[in-house]
Amino acid sequence: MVSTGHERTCEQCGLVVESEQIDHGPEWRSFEDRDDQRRTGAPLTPARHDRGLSTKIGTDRSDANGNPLSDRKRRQLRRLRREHGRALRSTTSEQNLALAMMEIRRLTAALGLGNDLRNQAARLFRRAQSEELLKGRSVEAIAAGAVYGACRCHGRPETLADVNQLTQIDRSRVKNGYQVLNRELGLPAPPREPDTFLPAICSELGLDASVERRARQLIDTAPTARVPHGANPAGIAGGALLVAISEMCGVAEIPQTEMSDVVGVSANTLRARRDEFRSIESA
DNA sequence: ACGATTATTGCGTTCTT
DNA sequence: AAGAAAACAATAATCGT
Repeated sequence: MVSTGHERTCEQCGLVVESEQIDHGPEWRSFEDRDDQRRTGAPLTPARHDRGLSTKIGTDRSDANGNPLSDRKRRQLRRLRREHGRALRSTTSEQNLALAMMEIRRLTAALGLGNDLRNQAARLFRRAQSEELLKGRSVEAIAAGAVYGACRCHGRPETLADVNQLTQIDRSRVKNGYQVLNRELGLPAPPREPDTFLPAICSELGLDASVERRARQLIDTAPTARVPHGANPAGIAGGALLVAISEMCGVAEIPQTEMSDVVGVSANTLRARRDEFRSIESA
């Protein structure tokens, strides 16, 4: 089951340790001012390089009491602002972190992922950085790998291609980014199950829900012995769909080439998987 | 579209150094 | 123990039907 947004995760590794719903919203507090019901300030977020806590020096021309500032004082504040900004991003690693957080926020937003996924991806990156996994690799690759890794840890359907499409870098870099995280950090990413690919494929091809249901049934009941060890789970889903389509009357056939495009495996592989399902059925 | 054959790729194992 | 290499399995490419 894909959980969407109420997990408690280990700050260090992003491992989901608990899945109960927690209200992070503000408590009721204010008696008179109905518009201000917060009990605290902005929440901490791992998805910004400064965790959302950085102090900003404002540009008002008056002090806290509304008295106008002298020229001398204003010049001093300008200097402070500049130095403060430099101090915040002074080191390379902090610059990298700021870059990565922007990238992670961009990617997760484009994928329509929630804050929990985004924050977990951010934590993964921070951990990668503290373990010096960035050496010799690009920030972009690790950031993308972290986003993909967060998806995988939650059993989400996003593919490597989905993430990669949003980046400028080579597919192999993104893949490597993910693999490094997975290997070095021991991500609790479960293997992909074939049926997790069904919804995306079916909606892309405009297939009826009944076809999807039948395909799921085929996958669930099929003894795994027949399918080769290590077979691409997406291909298994595609093969099951081909069988489901062919045996249901009134459903338009889908050309294998089209199915191949959508699933991301060759028509060859599709046929292999389909035939395995057929041989299981007739056995 | 299918089946068969060949090429490629990725990966865990085994052999070296 | 790190790295090279031979070996294997899945998939893609290609051809003929």
